[in-house]
Amino acid sequence: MARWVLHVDLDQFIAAVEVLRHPELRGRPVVVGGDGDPTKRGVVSTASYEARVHGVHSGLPLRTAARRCPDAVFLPVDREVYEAASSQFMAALRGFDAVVEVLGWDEAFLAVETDDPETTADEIRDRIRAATDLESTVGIGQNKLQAKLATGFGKPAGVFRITHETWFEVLGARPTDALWGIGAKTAKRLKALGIGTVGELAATDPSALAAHVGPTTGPWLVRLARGQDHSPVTSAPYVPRSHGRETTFQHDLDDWEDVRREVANLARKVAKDVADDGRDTVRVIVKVRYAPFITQTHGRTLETPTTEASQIETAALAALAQFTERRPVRLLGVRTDFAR
DNA sequence: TCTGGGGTCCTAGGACCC
DNA sequence: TCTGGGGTCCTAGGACCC
Repeated sequence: MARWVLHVDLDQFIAAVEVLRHPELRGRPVVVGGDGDPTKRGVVSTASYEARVHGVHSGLPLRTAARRCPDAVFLPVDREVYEAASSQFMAALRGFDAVVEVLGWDEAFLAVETDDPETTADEIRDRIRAATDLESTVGIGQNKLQAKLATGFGKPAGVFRITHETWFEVLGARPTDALWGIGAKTAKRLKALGIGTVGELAATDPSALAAHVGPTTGPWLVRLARGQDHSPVTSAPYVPRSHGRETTFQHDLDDWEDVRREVANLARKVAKDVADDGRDTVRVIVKVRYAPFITQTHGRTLETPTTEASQIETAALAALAQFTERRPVRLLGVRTDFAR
């Protein structure tokens, strides 16, 4: 029997969960994001397919979404409900004889031994539907990269397979940002080097590219473009490297006293997350986003690692003291790193 | 298009040491 | 005196993903 990697992804997850709680919304454009008020600062978490037709997608500012699709129903993000749905989904996946690697609320990899992965994929989709009432798509590959990209071609509610054999036929002519890990910035950089497609990137000399984008990134990009990925599917429990909290204010903060107070608030919230985690933090980093959208960070390494809220708060305020600009503040964040 | 919040990983540059 | 070269650690910033 052959080894296959299956990537399972719930279709329009957050919007679909909202439709389950509000059946009257089925078939309508639904947009979930922020606190549900499209006149406020915030972005779209997930849009239903009916809203996507109007150009509404994840990451789009809510105000823009409202302009593009005035008839859409706007709903606030409700983490707890999505987490509950996600747990049901993962439980259904763990019912299979496979290693399951969780990738997010609505995604997972499964490593399976079979000569008929499409049949396994259909069984997975059936069991997810039975357990959650949600539709899903399954990508099949010989590694995680192939499986992950295959999902995009199977959506919605389908199954698609990509192998070493078919990799270039499916992806060779696509722009480089079709790959998992290449975004708009890297695609533009590559374009400036005369590399526009996955096929062209695959034919590039890794060490030549390293000279432009760094010793690790260069060869990695070429491996991506060739559909190569040796990373294992692992069920090892997720161990966070950091915890953080950040807030974008509805109205920019002008008074630095308010800034100090908000940073202290965020630090106490993060400290609670650290205490719940039970591992010592070694460094506290403060992020300030000034209007219009200029972001800076400064950190403070702790003399002794701690889970103590008062020490984390003191370190956050010390990090904040390193900021000298006094322009209006749009966002504040506090993050703590664990020892590596 | 006035651009969230939770993360991860990589790179560049400076400090410091031998 | 006006200046090497290699290695490592730390910090800030950037890119990406869900």
